Amino acid sequence: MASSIHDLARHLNISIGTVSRALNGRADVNAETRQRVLEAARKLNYSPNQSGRSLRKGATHSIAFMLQPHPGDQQYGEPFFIPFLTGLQARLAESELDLMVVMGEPGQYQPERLRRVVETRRADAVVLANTRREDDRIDYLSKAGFPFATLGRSQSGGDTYPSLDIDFERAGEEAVDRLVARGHRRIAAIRPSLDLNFGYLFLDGYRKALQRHGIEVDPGLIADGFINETGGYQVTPRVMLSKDRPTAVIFNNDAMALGGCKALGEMGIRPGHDIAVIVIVDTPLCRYFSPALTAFRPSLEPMGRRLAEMLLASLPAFAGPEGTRIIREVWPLELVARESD
Amino acid sequence: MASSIHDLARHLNISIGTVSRALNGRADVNAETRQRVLEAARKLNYSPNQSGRSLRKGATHSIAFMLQPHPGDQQYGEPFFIPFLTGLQARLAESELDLMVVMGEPGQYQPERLRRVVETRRADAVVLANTRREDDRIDYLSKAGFPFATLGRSQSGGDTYPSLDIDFERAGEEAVDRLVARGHRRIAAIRPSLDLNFGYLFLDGYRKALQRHGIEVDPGLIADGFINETGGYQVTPRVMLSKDRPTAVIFNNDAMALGGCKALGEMGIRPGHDIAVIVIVDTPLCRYFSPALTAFRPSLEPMGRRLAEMLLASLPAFAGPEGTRIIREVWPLELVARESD
DNA sequence: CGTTTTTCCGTAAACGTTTACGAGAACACA
DNA sequence: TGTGTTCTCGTAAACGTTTACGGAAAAACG
Repeated sequence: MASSIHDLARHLNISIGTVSRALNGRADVNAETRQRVLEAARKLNYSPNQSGRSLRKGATHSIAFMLQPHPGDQQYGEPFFIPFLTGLQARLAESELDLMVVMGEPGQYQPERLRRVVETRRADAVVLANTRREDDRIDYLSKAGFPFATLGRSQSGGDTYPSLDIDFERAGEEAVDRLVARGHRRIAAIRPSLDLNFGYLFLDGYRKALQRHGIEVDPGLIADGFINETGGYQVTPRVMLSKDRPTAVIFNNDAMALGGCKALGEMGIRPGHDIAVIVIVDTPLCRYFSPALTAFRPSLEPMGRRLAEMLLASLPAFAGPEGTRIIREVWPLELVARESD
Repeated sequence: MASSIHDLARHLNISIGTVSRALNGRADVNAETRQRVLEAARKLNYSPNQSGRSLRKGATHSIAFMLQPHPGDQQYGEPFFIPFLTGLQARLAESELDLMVVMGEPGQYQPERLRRVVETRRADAVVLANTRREDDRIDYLSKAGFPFATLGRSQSGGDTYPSLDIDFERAGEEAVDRLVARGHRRIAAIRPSLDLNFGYLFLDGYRKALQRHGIEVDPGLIADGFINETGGYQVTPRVMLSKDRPTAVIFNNDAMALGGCKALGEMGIRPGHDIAVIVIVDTPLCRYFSPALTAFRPSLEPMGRRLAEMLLASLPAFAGPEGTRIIREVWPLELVARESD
């Protein structure tokens, strides 16, 4: 069925070497010959055998995406990733690259699965998600000299790899600004307790904005919890028992926000009425919650495309002019004002 | 870095043929030799080069998962798929297979991307999701003789491929049974208008149960809408304007349920108080909605594993004894009773 | 017209496997 | 001892590419 380079050569009465050169756009082939080759390729609908090419070139022509769900994130993974993957895959496909996905076990954090990809050279590069502040996987990949890019910043590995992140710090600031502008001065912050970098970034922004407004940071209004609904549910009451109760709360995670709002409801505190609520990363959950939650929304599909591009630019085989190499980028979030604040 | 079969051969002073045979567990190799080979392989941490193997065997050792989002499902894809993919990938990995994901453009339904996978033999088989009642992709793959399996049933292609589906019919029945047992007799049904098979299956069950209870099926209580929140929002009021207003409503999709509940709220009809609501496929949205929605929950990760197994059993290279070939399976849903009914 | 350069193409090796084939050694049997 | 069988292994070809090398023909140059 599938025609090979030999079929083309036989059909045109030329050698396979010439066919290959013509197809690959090399200079040392006559213009007319190239034309004939391309035409024949189209007619016999030739497409190169990936295995043959990979074997010869020592590259697999595929990029691995590794998703290691956070511990506690059991049933439905974060909806975050489907649109991100869509963008990522679309851009990779444009460069004839396949996207391979590797799922980790939720929770455990040993990079065994990653090792398999690297040691057996199953992919040419890796895209990591759910990056931690100190991330074993990044250390491992750096040491192994294996190309990779990350969704989310980390403190590991230095500035040596492309990374794309959301501007959590700015979002934290903006959330505070917005609440202060509406008269709030007692503003709580709920974030995940894991070593997730965005939790730190968010808190930096939160603190910075408070200080800018001359509001003292009250440690009693900051709480860390498990990064799921249960975590939000458990930890939110803690900040509400502060003697001078907060009039607003910023959640650093949508799942925690839902659990938190549930807890608030049970305390007789109605989100959107008795307390203002803002969520840092928007999901459909926020939009259809009642009250609809004001939230900061990322543009996931473009982010996927962009990270693919950054990764490609860092690979010698795909790199354009040297100057175009992009190391890190931080994208703003868009505020979607709804009913909860 | 990576050691090849030649390294092993050189290290052991035997031929590469013998090494390969030993590694592949063929009979014509001395037991002691095999032992030495395996040991050396471990010591030099050898792992076979996929490209070489693929080239020789004419198989890619990877399975493609194609996800074509429904039209209108833009921002966040269905959270459904992450846990499903986790199970799928885990099972495939056990058979040394890679999982490749191919995203379609949401909406348009031309199987071009699928064609690419098939014609360039980028994968050994395909797993389809979001199956339609009449599905071009299934027809295409059947005709092309390309192995595949589907998540969800279809009427296309006959009984020739493995498929795994959720028992929407039974869920429809059970939802009605539950509502009737609670005294409801005017029960509305909202389902997607697309040619999605589960919409038909659900309605079959709904009708069957009503008839079993001696309740006449009122076409005015059945409505089709776009498969997203907007669709639910637009279409739900229609059944509420029926002269004998329903006291319960079953949504065939979580997104539509959210939009529908929003519409109900705006009409002054409070879900869980003034009207009972049941959702057929549970998502986190249902759990944290207020009121929490009673819903039927699938076990996604096991389903992923299972479908992988069924697909493998249908592939000659992996098939066990002939009898174990599984064609279709339908899994029950588990009712999660919450506050909305 | 002779020499050098350029253009274009064929040859063949290499990437890492798997496997058909055959051959030597050991063994069984008469 | 001669013959046939069984074990075990080496040899070499093949899968479909890419590419270094060299050579023939054409073009350029003196």
